[in-house]
Amino acid sequence: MSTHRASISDLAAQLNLSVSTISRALNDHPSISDATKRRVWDMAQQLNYQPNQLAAALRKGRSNTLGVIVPHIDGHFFALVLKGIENGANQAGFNVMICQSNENVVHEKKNLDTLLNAQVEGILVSLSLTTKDVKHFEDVRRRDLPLVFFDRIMESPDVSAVVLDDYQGAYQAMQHLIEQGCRRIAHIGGPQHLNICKNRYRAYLDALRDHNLEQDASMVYFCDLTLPEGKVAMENLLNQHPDLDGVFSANDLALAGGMQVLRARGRRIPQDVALAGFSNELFASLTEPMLTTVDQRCEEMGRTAVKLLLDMVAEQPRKLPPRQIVLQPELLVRESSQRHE
Amino acid sequence: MSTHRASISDLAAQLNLSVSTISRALNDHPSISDATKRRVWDMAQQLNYQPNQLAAALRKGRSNTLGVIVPHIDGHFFALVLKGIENGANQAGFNVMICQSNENVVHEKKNLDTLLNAQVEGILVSLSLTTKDVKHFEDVRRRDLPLVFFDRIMESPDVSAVVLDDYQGAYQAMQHLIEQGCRRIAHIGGPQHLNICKNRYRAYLDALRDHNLEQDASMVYFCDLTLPEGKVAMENLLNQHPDLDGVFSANDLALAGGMQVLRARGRRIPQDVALAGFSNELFASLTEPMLTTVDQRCEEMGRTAVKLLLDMVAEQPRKLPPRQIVLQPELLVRESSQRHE
DNA sequence: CAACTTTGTGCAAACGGTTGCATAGCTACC
DNA sequence: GGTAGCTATGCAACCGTTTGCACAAAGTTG
Repeated sequence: MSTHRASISDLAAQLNLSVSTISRALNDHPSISDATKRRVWDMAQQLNYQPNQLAAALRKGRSNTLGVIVPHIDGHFFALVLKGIENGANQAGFNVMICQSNENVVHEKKNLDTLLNAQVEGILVSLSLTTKDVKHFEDVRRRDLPLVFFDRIMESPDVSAVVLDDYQGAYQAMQHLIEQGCRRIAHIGGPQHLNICKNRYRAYLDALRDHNLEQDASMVYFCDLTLPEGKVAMENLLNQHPDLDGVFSANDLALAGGMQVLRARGRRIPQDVALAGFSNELFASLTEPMLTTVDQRCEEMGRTAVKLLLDMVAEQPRKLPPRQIVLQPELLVRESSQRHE
Repeated sequence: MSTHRASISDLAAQLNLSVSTISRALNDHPSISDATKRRVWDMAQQLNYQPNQLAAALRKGRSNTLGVIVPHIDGHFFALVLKGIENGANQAGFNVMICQSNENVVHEKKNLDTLLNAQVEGILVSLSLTTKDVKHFEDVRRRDLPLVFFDRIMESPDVSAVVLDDYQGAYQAMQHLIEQGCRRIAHIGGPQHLNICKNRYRAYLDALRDHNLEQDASMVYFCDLTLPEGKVAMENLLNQHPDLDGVFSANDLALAGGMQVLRARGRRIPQDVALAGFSNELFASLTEPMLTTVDQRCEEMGRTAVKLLLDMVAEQPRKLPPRQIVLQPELLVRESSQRHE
């Protein structure tokens, strides 16, 4: 039969029915008789009919597709969130288009255009590192298109978002370090225009203050939280404060770098220096010692974000007020910080 | 102004031109005068016109979308391949729809239907663990739709595919272990119906034979290559062969599990037992000691696969013969196997 | 200046479905 | 037996673009 795909009108021709009847039969419309429906379904099977979603989407003005923009697709965190998003969307019968901004605002704008042209019904976004203003998202709101931010968000009360309670997680990690006896705790922090990094830093400061420990700006090193930058951070911190006895890092990767430096300098972990990270990367339980870290509920974040978005998509007169959902993190205590039973 | 998106006919009305002229002007068709084009472009700008890709796709029979089916989206390997795919596709002006089979054939079939309904112009697939027969892909070929397998493929000369030379990589790893003085090398293997695992096992056997080392079935343990299964594997191997002095694992994760067992039993790595894995997972350079492993050229695999697919999409009378592309892996020697300078 | 070409534009039919409205054939009721 | 109501189906417009063809106006040629 070559390459031609059976269409609704092929079915109509075969059965001597009109296309509208076929369409209704396929959609199980109540005003079509059971007998006819059966005939149509059988013929559909026989001709291996597959509906053309594009045509339906065009007519209905509903593409059944959601768009996602993430900074990058590799890396444990986003991969897991995407898994949650994809599963959630599929269950609701939606397809997902995924774009990477590569941590680049220009890309992010382009991605946005792409998704808008593809007529997606809603968009999920986690901002790139270099996104400082968010004018490009105005377009989306003008179109009245549902939009949900997750993890890296623009802080504003009139957008919907799903985030982790980074402050809470960081505070717990700090409290734990202090309970383990740490008194001179350093912090490896990330870019402060990102809500997540800012909140982790804020919790670090607050925990120190609440426990009457000194806050010292030179005990904090800000960087982009890569592995090599973690090394540099630790070198710097150790040089200025040879006597530090604990480190709280805004992510696991930088901490892994820092740990290599500590080991090279002969510090015992956790006896001399106790460590806590953030993210619960896969490798955090494979290092020696295993890293204490904060789990970010990645898949749950994805599922929650997509659920929120789908609620907004379904709500026809778009009157739903923006919602912010905050997920609670979980502190995972492992060898890198546990000093006594 | 509300929610209405400007369409081509809005432009036509504004400018007192026909929709066909607008369409041609927007597409820079040669038979439209420059003056008219400029007027149209200006008006498009002014009304913030964005083309409806769905309508164009329907009319042209070209959706500008590619489909990808992967076993899962988390995990370093697939994430990186996807990055390569997404970047390559975007550069060529294509969108990408990503589906996860969750290592489940039934899901895989459903994904396939989804992508076909969405009218993708080509499909990239890496098979799920539970896919043993591939009849469901017949449909794709009947439709004459470009199809490229990558990494986990169906072995058949008449499909296009991009794979790593797993045999070569595994053989190099084995040769390296042997050069380091290992004589009793065990193997942790994966499901043998997967081409990749089969080839790694074959290389293990061949390397032993080529170096006149004994092949012993009890030195091989097959499992699904997860972390806990790696532990079980190593327990078993050690119990039967307390004197083994090397391990080659079909992936890094199982090896990481195995390494924990070895350490618990007091074996020194690499002095007592030298280790080599496969995949170059992120964590492989974060463990203590760092793991020797084989890099899979993930991003390159993605870029290559999508390039091949796009070539097939472009080739109009679909006469391109199926092509198999084999990428060369790279052995990364690290602490877990390096016994002397 | 007739005939022919070129240039720029419009008409209308696709693409493959969905859907409001009309209608034909029955049944049922008073 | 006339009217109302219900059931099952068809007609035709529509979604937003693309594109083959027709055609008017202007330019070119002999």
